[in-house]
Amino acid sequence: MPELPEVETICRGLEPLVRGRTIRAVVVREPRLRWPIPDNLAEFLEGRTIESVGRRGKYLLAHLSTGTLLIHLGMSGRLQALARNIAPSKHDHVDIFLSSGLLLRFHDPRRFGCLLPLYAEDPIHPLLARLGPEPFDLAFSGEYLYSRSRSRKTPVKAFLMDGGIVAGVGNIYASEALYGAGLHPATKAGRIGRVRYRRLVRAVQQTLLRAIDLGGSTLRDFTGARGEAGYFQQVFTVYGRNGKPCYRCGSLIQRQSIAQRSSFFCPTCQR
DNA sequence: AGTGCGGCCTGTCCGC
DNA sequence: TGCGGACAGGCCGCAC
Repeated sequence: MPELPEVETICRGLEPLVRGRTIRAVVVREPRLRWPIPDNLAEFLEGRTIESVGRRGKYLLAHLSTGTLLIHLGMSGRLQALARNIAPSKHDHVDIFLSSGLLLRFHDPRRFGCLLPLYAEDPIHPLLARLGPEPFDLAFSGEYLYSRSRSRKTPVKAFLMDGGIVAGVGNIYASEALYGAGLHPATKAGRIGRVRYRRLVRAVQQTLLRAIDLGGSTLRDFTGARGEAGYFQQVFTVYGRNGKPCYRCGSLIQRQSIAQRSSFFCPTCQR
């Protein structure tokens, strides 16, 4: 599933392809996404120029002069950049045709993704308004996590995955970062001190940065043969490694459901 | 206010 | 071989 590093990679790959291009036409074949695509999406986009592409958490943001197109890939969403208009296949829900001839195609079998118009004159969209700081923002600090977590009984993994605390840390990277910080995912957030939160912030940033670097090399050619972006294979240290030895100590990685999410951790290295 | 859980969706994998 | 069921996941919104 596209996690923050994938979205960042897509953002970087997309930017040079679409910056300064005008949207010529939009075709919506299936509006029933996580949030339905409003009827006026085409009207909102057509004739507008894409000024830049950004990211907020896992939200991809295409900035126009009159507003912003917000895209979330959910868990099965992909964006294709096609040089020519080939026949759409199953789950190809939206086509965006650019003045350059490029076609951006949104594909999402599970339809957990979304495409929403954000009008410049509207107040900040609720989906973005509630988001906490970016993982690479200075505001995301050990002190910040410490102060936000006081009296919180929720497991630190759920705390870390709360978009209102920090934006864009999903199930996979929460497991990975907690391993990096030597923190047991079930530890109550309110019982973790400043030192360990400082360590966690570093681990989150390190884990994400490494994945972004890796993604940059894996997906360097956004418009390659298949012109597809959305996933890249990433080597994980604990995620999905249930029953396999910890790379650090050899103990067997355990899988446990924490806050209704499968979590992977090393019982020896994480306390 | 904080916490837990249901709902949205389909592809894949498992056991029978 | 076919079929049902569990599972995966982000994120909202509801109920306690």
